Amino acid sequence: MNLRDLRYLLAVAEHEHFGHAARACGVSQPTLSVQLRKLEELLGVLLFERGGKTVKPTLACERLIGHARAAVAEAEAMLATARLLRDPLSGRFRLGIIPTLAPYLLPLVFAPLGAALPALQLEPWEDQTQALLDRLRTHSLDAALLATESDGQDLASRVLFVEPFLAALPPDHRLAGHSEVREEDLADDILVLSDGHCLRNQTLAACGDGGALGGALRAASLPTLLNMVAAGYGTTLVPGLAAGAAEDAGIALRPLVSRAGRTIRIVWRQNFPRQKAVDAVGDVIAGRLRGFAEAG
Amino acid sequence: MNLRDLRYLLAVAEHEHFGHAARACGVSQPTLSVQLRKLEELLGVLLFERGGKTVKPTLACERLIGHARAAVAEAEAMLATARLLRDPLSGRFRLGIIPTLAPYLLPLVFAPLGAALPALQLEPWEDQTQALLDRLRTHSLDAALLATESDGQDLASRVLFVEPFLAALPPDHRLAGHSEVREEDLADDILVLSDGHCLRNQTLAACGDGGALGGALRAASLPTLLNMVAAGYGTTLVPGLAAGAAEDAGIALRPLVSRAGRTIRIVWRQNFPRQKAVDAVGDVIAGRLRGFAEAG
DNA sequence: AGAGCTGATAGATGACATCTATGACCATGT
DNA sequence: ACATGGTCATAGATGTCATCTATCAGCTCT
Repeated sequence: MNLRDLRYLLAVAEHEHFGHAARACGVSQPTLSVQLRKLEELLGVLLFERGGKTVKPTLACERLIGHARAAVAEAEAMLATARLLRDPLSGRFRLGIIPTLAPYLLPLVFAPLGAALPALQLEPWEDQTQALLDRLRTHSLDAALLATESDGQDLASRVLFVEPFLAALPPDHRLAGHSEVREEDLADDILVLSDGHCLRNQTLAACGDGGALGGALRAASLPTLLNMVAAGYGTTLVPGLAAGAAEDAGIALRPLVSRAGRTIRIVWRQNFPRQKAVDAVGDVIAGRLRGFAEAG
Repeated sequence: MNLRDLRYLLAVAEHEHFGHAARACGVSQPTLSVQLRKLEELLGVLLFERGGKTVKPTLACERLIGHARAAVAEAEAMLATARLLRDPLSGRFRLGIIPTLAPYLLPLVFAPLGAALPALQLEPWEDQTQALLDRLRTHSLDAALLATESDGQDLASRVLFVEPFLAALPPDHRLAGHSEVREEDLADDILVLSDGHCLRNQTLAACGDGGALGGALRAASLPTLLNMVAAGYGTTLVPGLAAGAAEDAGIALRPLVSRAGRTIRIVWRQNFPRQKAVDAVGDVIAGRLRGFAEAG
């Protein structure tokens, strides 16, 4: 069975006249005669009672025509929906973001993204790097904002901006007097996030695992870690976008001598079909953060 | 767009594998590749993200696939319905019956029709001859039971049985003493149904329009006419099947010397496609009434 | 009886879905 | 490192089948 045949059926039922129906369908009258005859054969049911001058749908036809109408309508609804979906810059866009970035970046970029890409329905998804990569690979995400290099050639990435690290000190810390801090000097009492956060590894890599101090403490989120620092348990590195939150918590921030930082990338599947959407989202975020490294 | 393509789409979306989907559809893998590519082109939307080993529906595809599923389901529902309708002895059968016959015939034939044609859904429609013929010609009826010859070559008919007329007399009528009555003798005080009933014309034709007696009376139905006769207003002819009702009304019935009667036919459109249903209904009615003319 | 409709039929044509064979690509394992 | 086996895409040949034009057959109305 063919949608075309169903359209023919509907046309003849509507016009009750093969010639008129044929013209409405843009085909010749014999075409309709032949195709409808075949449809009747396929269904095993006479669809029209042909009289000298009249063509009338049979009772069977009236029972069937509802289905035909519904099928054609669904197909056309599909076309209409496709027309709406045609714009790659429209529709849902599921963007994964790591937890040490999301709360500080999202407030900055929500408005510009909404303005630049009004048809794009951004759906942020906050989770740790590995979980985001998994979801990316299972097509549960369209892209992700990560602070690490992408790890496979099935994924592509683009650098959006560099987020500098700042030394986070209790206000009365011995280093608080310095205008700049060397990472190595933080090693003694460095605190880090719990396992799985990329920031944990980056902090340890920069400062060295100086002490076992954090062993009995667990900070699963950056705010908690900042609270610990504020309470005097130790020091840490905070990403630049979280500077405001850190200061609000009562922490002294100092730039690093090395100007070290982390690189924020947008990552997507190599053959993701909506490359344009990725580009556009990346453009907006990079544009909003332009000059941030220098300013921060 | 084609239902076949939609089936391909559903198969690939389900299997997430062109080869497997192709086998499920009974076609080769290149066929699916080509057709889906064309569908994507038609819709203007990428439906699948093809990776090295993986085929995943895009978000757009997931939005569209519901329509595809619905369209295919409707088409299949149509086929299933057609399979049920294939039997010409099933489904609705709209049978017109004249008012002077319906109330007396239907009780006799309902049960036999239900037994012989269980799948046939008989829908009786009571109206006068001309109205029934009109409805027949506008396809509002499938067949009709009439007491007149069919009037055009677009209609066909078959005799089912002959219904004898009986003289209906008030019990104290001067003719009630006779065992048989001649129609002419009824002419003086004959009563007939109102205009439009075929029985009116048949009665007048048989007995002659002897008096103006009925001029001030109007009987739109046979029961009313019988009540008038019972009340002594005059005489009339009743069809044999109404004998019981006439006697119940307190009327004396006498056979006619001429054994005149009316011929009951089933009438249908010449090219009505469910000839078998007409035949079967006719068979059952004729069978039930077999020998009625002699017995009555 | 003929004119003018109707839908049905016949034969030619062309579009297109399908096939097989093959290519390009990727992952995996020896 | 390279071969192997899997993926989907591509190319060209083939055959089916929808469509066309031309015509027929039947009916209605003048």
